[in-house]
Amino acid sequence: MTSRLERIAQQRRQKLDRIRTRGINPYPHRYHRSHTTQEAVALLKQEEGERETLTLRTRGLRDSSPSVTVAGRITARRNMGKITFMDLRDSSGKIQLLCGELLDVDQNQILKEIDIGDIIGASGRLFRTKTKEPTIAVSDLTLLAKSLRPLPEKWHGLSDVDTRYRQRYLDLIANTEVKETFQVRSRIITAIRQFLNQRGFLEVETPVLQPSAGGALALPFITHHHALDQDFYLRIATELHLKRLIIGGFDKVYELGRIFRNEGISTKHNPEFTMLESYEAYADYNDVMKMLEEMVSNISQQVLGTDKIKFGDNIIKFKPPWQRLSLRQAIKEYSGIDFDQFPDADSLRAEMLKLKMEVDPQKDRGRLIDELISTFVEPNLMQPTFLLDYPVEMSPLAKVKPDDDRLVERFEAFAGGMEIANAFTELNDPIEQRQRFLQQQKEREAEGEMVESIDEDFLLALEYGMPPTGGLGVGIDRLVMLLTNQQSIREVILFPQLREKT
RNA sequence: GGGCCGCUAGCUCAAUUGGAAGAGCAGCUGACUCUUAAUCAGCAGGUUAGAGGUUCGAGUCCUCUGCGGCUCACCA
Repeated sequence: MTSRLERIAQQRRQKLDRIRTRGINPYPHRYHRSHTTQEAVALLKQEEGERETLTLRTRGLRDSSPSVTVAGRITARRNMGKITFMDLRDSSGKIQLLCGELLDVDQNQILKEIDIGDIIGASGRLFRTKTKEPTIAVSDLTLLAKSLRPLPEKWHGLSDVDTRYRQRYLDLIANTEVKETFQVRSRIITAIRQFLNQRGFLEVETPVLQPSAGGALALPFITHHHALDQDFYLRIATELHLKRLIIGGFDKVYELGRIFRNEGISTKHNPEFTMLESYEAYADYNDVMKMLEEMVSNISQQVLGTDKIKFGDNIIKFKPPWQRLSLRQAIKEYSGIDFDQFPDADSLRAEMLKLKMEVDPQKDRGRLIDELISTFVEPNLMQPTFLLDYPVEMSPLAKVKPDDDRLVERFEAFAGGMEIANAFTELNDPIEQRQRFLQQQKEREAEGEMVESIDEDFLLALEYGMPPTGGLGVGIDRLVMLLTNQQSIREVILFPQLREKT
């Protein structure tokens, strides 16, 4: 495109040609390294420790210094006349290379053609320079892959968010803290698996392509299967299939998987995101609460070494027990509205209008209450908090409370001002479940929204009998945001959704 | 989808009221045997996101388009 970039690419292609002319393959098939850079530095320290006990402290290269072979990307180069220092980085860390008199004529020629960004392999003895930098005195140098494009700036890194997300590999090369975030993400997911496996949960995989998108109320993505000539939805939840497995006799199951919702994109929403759902037979939402607070606290402890974490300007303490607050109390406390006194949508809406809220007249009572939560309550829930006992009309898959059929046994967990989990004592009465689905359909029809067909296959399964069950859904991306102190979901998803650049 | 803000060299950023588009890094040439944001000397590098308009003159003002960020709406 622009001549500057073209010129650099052209210069590097010329270097490629010169390398090939000398009969050297700039993209060889394999290279065997003996150590990662981290292991090499550790080896040097170990060897120095032993040496110190034998003799007086000596530095610099000696015949007894251990030899290593490492490989990685060159991230810096400093020419000093007859010697050249380079920084070589691999996924474990970095080490300095010293190239000088130990290289033969051919390898000195290769050294001249090496740019920042190239992938190389290097062997030699470990030593420390007089500034004590762990260094390999390179005796053998191999080009493993020539880079044809310049890397982002070494000091400021890459900061343009558009480029960071579209070319995440550059972000990972230039910004080490980004790499760390995704390493922590991986450790969190491993820790979740360990926690659940230890408790006897079975990890399962259920379909992403579904004939009807159930288990949540969200706009699905639609795709088409050609051989079957049938439309399918990408799942918006794993709930209904996991319950089928509870019916099938797996008493504890979970799935960690990608969920797709065709809705707005924001700092807290990506169209595809990762959700943990778990179901435990013979448990209720109280058992699930205990498990969740323990799980998050354990994970934080295991991954970060503490259950007190910094999130923005706040310190969040995950140590159980978390605050438990009834939804009614919470809304009353933060907005002043007691929704029990407004049993229908109209009266509640009128009350909300008094608070100068802009209220959509289409919304039913459940959605109005939801709006009260997100406007007044959610932003205030910095410390981990369970909101308990939601109105039945906003929870068609949850079982009503034994003493109050207007409420269900459901909780949502909040931390850092975000919803991170949703759980309930699962409704297992097939007849009531059918009525709830029908009721929901009626309401959606009245609101003029798209009405999904009822998942008859799920109702059929329920009719065979599902044990009383506690179910849980956790937004993994938001949990990772909390534990990595990130304010945008795009910082914890490697390739967040962006509009295609034309 | 609405509102606000942004887009200048490969990267990070300047450019006074509308008055000659600049620096650092990266690159190229040269010097240098312990540097590490190496240093020193020199060179080169631009469709100012795109299109149109106002003006003697536009990176700067106006309109439209594209992409991004924040935010609102949407969101069990």
